Amino acid sequence: MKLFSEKVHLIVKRIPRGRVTTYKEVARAVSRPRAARAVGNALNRNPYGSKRVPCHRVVRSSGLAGGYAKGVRVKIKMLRKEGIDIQRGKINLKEFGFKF
DNA sequence: CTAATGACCATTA
DNA sequence: ATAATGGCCATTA
Repeated sequence: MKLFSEKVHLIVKRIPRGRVTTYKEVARAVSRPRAARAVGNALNRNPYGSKRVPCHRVVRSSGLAGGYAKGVRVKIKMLRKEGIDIQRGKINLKEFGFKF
């Protein structure tokens, strides 16, 4: 575990099904509390694929879905399939948010 | 080395 | 409520 991106991938693997966390929370978890933007970058070019690193479970602090390499539509669809409720494009972090 | 690039964030208008 | 703004930071060209 050396590179920033590697740490990010390992951390994101811990997010359980049916829960989400934020880019900011991930940044905190890897001891780079102000690197939320860099977290997004790391996930964008993740070499593993959505199967092994569930990057669709990482959303914005505002509750908006945020981006996804394969398109936000797909991301939202996957989250809904896990039982996460999304109204007007927003997720209730109080209800579905996961803290490390 | 510098400059540009984003799956971001918080504040301000 | 939306839009612009300045800040942030790992990675890449």
